[in-house]
Amino acid sequence: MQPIIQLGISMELSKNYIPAQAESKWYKHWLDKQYFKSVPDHRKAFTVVIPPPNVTGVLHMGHTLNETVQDILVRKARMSGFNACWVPGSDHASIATEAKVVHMLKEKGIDKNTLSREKFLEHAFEWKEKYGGIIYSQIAKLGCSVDWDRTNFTMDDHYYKAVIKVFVDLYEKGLVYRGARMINWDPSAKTALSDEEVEYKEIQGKLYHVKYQVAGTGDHIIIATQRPETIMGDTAICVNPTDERYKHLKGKHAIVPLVNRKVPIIFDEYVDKEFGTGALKVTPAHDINDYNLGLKHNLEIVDTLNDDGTLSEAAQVFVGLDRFEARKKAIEQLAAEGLLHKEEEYTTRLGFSQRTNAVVEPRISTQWFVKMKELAEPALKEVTEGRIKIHPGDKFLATYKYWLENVKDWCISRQLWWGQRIPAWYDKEGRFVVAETLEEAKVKFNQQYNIPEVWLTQDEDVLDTWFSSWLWPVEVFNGINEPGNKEINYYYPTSVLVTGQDIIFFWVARMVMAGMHYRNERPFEHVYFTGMVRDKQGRKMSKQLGNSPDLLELIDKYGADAVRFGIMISSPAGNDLLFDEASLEQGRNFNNKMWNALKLIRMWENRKAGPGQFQGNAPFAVEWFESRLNKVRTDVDALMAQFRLSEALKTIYSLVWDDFCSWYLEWIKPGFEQPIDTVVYNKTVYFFEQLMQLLHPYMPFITEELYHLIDEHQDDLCVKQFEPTQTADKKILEDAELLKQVITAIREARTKNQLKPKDQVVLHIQAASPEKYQAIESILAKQVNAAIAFTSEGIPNSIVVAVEKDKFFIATDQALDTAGLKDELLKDLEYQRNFLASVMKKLGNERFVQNAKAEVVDLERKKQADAEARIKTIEESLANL
RNA sequence: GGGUUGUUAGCUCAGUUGGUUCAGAGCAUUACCUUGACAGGGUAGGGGUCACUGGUUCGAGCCCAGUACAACCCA
Repeated sequence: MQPIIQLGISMELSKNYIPAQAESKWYKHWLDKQYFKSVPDHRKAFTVVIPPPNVTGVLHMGHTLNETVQDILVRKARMSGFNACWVPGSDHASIATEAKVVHMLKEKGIDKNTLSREKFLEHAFEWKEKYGGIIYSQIAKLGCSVDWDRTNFTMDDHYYKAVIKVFVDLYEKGLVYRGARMINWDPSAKTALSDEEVEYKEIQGKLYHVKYQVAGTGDHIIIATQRPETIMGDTAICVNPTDERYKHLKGKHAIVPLVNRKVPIIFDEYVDKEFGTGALKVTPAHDINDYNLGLKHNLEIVDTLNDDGTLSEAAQVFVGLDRFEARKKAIEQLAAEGLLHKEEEYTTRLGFSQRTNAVVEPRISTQWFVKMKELAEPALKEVTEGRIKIHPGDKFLATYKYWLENVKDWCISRQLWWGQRIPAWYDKEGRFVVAETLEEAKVKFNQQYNIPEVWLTQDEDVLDTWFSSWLWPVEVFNGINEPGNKEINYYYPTSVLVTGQDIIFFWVARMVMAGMHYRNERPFEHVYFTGMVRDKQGRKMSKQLGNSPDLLELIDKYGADAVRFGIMISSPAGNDLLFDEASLEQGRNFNNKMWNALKLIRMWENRKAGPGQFQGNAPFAVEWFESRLNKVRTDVDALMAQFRLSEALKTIYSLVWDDFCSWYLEWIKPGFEQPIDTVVYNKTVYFFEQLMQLLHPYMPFITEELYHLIDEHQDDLCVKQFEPTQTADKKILEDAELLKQVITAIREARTKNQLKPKDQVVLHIQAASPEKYQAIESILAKQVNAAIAFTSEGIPNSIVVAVEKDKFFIATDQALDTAGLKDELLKDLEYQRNFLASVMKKLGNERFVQNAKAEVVDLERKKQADAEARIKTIEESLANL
């Protein structure tokens, strides 16, 4: 049976803190009170836009870290006089979502190709409702103080309109263009990808050496290739003009195997003589470098692949086979014809689609692009000139700079349905105009081509998701559609963006571009990059590995506060963190510690007496803790201002557990069934409330719960404003440190001499200024279970403890291990002498005394004095034994 | 190949302009404690040549150079 502590009239407090009930209760209360709702007012805005999780799944630990960091910053700002506004939302994740929806339909026996675009989009929106809902409920469970009325989705009507507007605008400015380029093709999703959506992995492949006949001779030339299935697309052979081996082939032609195409042998510096055989087959349709060679030498382009990665009619052979199947067949046939000279192992890097993991195919295709150079310049300046500050430090500055300085045009069209449909309108001859609506398109077409009545069809493709999310900080406040509106003017630029370092190019850099272009102002003042969350083995958490724990299960098991605590305590700014449930356990234990402190304090409620009924040295304890609290509050403010959230949390944790629970509460704790002074009680309640407030941004639920349990409150911690910090009294902080030191030293001596905690002893204090100890006499007596006496000379046959210049004699009836005590003292003596020697060496060094700062030298002098005094004390103690 | 960042206790990590007895925290571990808030706890311990080699300095975990190993980003 769990012991239940009875309090007051009707309150019972369970043995341990139970998070679930408190969490749902308080989140609902905060919502009912509309604490998270923000409307522009006279206060300064603190704005944060959530990095929209995409609607394909659920929150993983990376999101959890991210959302927690944002909530901490937002709550802290809300409690510090700011009008805090945190905008939630999600993005439509074009490729990933479409793939999921297609898959889902397939399972229902529906083929996407049999559906109309409209019908498919209905299914996609259904999907969005379901999964978007899951994500939002997780954000709520975590306690995030987002303004739900501001929830945005990148496919919302206003957002859709804004994206289209921007596309048209950039087209008219010449910053968006359409053209045939070599792009990255995802044969699984059957769409183009941007460069950033391709992930390169090193894999073990093979290099095939293939013989090509030289036309009109019995000679042949050997070409090394990784991709024999592209041979049918070869339109030239290329060698280096300085390569002696091939000089004689000038003006000759080669015969492409399998298809017997006659192609020229060309000469270009591009070819690396050392690689393979020094001869290169040129396949302009399927390799970016070959493509460039093709342009230069005016080569024919033979595209031998279909959009799904199978071989096309143009390949002549293996038509309809998948590219990897075709590779096998090609090798077999080349071998059969005696054209396969040899195979060798070869390590190469292959591009994979970030979304479907399919091997990406370089392909020439007509797509839409954004010209990046012009947009990149202001985005770069904003960061290099320090208007946007990146945290932590400059760790990611170099990465950001490099990308922007070497930026390439951005392929934004995707051959999908789920997304904003490109507002380009074509006539039957392929002529087109770009306009927001069909009506406008018709007008434009007439103006441009002088054709009054024309049948126009809209581009089939949609835009890259990032082409919508780069507008996020602007359009969540309707800043594209209504550039001068009150909200955008009030909330923009946002205060801080918190995101993962992995989307620095995809998103962060592009948001700066869009922000600069459309608002002529940075989209955020600070960017805080969190690290990646990895599992215990250091692997990145991913759906594929299945190594990301389920957030809701974790919250069920430990409580949301503990999850927040656990992920923050192990999360130094910007560094990766290895996720381990042990840190959540630490968070849960912390909850419990605070819960029990509450129980203790509440137990005293009915024992109040006074004022003036002090138990011993309670005033000292109260004064000390007041100073300690102020000191930590100052430190925490400084740490948080530097985004050192993990350290700030550690500082608060230690304040609560060590200073408040382990020291302060013990110091003021009245004896068994003794009263507590009203003033001390009230102060203690006040301290507890202050601690809860300080911790609230990190652990909102338990702090709110305890704030209301410690005392009756009409207000809520969630919106309670921080009081200004007072300066701490240094003197009392030092005195308390000395007291702690003395207590620990005496306890240590007790343990070493096997004195049981229950055995009371007499402690004789021999101090230079005894009044210092008189002020804390009862605390000391209680903490080391001793009766205190003051003495001016040594007490024989006692255990001697020396702290700084003071000596403490523990008198007891127990037999003492004098030999052991002597050993200890001798050891200490030796250490002190060595220490003194090193200090003296420093002070004896003229250059030190001259060059070092005066404070540092003074400090060394103090060390010398302390060490000398201590040596003297130890020597006296030894003599006393 | 180019770039960035790491290497500190058994494990995961702090260590803020180089200067206290500075070598720290959590977890793990050892001994003792069935003390009236808390065993998810208390008290007291043990545990590290701060990767290696040089350099700068009166003084280096911290600054510089090189080496080894690891991770990430870009080609």
